[in-house]
Amino acid sequence: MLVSPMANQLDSIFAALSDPTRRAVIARLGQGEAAVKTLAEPHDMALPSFLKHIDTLERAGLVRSRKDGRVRVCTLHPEALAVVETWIDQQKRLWEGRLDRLSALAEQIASDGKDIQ
Amino acid sequence: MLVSPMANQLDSIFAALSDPTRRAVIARLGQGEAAVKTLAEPHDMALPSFLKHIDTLERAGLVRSRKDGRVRVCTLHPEALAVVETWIDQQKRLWEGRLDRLSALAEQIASDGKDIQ
DNA sequence: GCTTTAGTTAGCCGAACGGCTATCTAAATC
DNA sequence: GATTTAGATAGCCGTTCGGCTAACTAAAGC
Repeated sequence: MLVSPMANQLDSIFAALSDPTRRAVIARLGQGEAAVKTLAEPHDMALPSFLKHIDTLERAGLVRSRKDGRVRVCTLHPEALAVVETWIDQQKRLWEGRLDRLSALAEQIASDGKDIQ
Repeated sequence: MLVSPMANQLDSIFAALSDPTRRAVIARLGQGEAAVKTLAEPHDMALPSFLKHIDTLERAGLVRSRKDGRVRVCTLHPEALAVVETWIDQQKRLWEGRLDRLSALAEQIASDGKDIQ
């Protein structure tokens, strides 16, 4: 069976965002691009460990990077966050649509009640 | 070092949302509460496996449940999704604030250029 | 050109994840 | 009261995750 590519994208984006180190990187990149070394400094962690986080963010499409000499410069790719927003908005529409139908039902019951009384 | 409780909440919420089965449960619960058995049916999976997903959703605060006889009825707790929205909004503010400062800088450079020429 | 620096690659380790079966409890039903 | 049903609990298993060290490459800097 084929899995929708959207599902995989949401999987990897949500998984990437579930780690505080990676969310901190995103917050930092929101203020402008930065080298891997610079990004790594606040995090008490060996560089190879930190690189795995950067790779996870890139694979999820949240971050992109280019090579500038021996320096890898990372930039935020905010469109990936928009994918999450879209999913949440869809859920809210489901939830709110349900509430609308519930209140319509309540009104109908109320007016039925009037008819009966 | 103490970790902010907020970070842990975001950790578990994002982790819970990174699985397609669990996102499907959330979408289903958006249309109204349901028993575990009902929720499990569309997912080709043994019940104990499915129960772990429900537990993950509950621990993240996305779902709540009550016991009705031998039936466990689950409801969506959408406030937890709002926590995610808030985080994304904060990131957007960072990103957009940066863009504002960039364009202000660009304007300043442009007018400096005029003065020089 | 030697040294430092930034990053990469490989591989190890323990914990957590996501599935399973087997078994048990307790409510509902006949 | 015997049987079915909904869920809970325990424990197994392979994979992924998040950390590490060691060793390598290649660009910069002196």
